[in-house]
Amino acid sequence: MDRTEILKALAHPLRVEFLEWMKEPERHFCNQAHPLEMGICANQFEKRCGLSQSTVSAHLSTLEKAGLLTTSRVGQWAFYRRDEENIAAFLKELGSTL
Amino acid sequence: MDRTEILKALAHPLRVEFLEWMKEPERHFCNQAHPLEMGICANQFEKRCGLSQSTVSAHLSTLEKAGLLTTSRVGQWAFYRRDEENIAAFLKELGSTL
DNA sequence: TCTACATATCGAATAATGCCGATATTAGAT
DNA sequence: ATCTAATATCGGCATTATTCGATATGTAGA
Repeated sequence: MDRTEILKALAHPLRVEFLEWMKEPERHFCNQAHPLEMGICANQFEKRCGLSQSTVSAHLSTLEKAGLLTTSRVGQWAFYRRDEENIAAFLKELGSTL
Repeated sequence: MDRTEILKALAHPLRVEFLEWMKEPERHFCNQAHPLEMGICANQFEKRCGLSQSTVSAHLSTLEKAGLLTTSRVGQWAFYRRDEENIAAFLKELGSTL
């Protein structure tokens, strides 16, 4: 929604990677215990990037607050999905204003 | 050239504004002493945003290092231009990877 | 050459980010 | 109720970003 907040969220390469990984879940998260249709489980990002749990949680939170991801809690897990609508809207807006 | 560097450059709202202003020079820099075809003189940004000369110079430098602007010095002045090729290439790449 | 002007760079202060380990929160299982 | 597991939040520290004034550099004109 807020262009500046989105651009700040994208200013960290790891967060951009998260979004890229999520474009091809079957490729990058094939070892997930839960079905990929539920979204990507937070712990998957930890395993994949090697940073601490709290750091990864903060990055995911940044992406969510920017509107690029949505969260849904199922049991003790947090599943994240790309918000394709907002992503597309942002790209469109950036393309026209930049 | 480097996507991360460009995204970092765009993470500051003022720098995005600089790029936007430069899309319509006749609208935002109509009081420039030099012809707009030469580019936008560095001091124009100062006047328009109210920040100090050194700060504005640093912002312009950031945009230039990221490849979003080009500089040309004419006499004692520095003229900046949008690098439309790089901007378009970045937008295209971002659209396909994001 | 000396002076004035435009811009870049330096040094320092403050704010914001990124990272971690530790703790809190919440859910599921025993 | 207790224990375990997953995630979020907190406190602290290191790094980076932002801003300024002061200084350096480089150009133009008297």
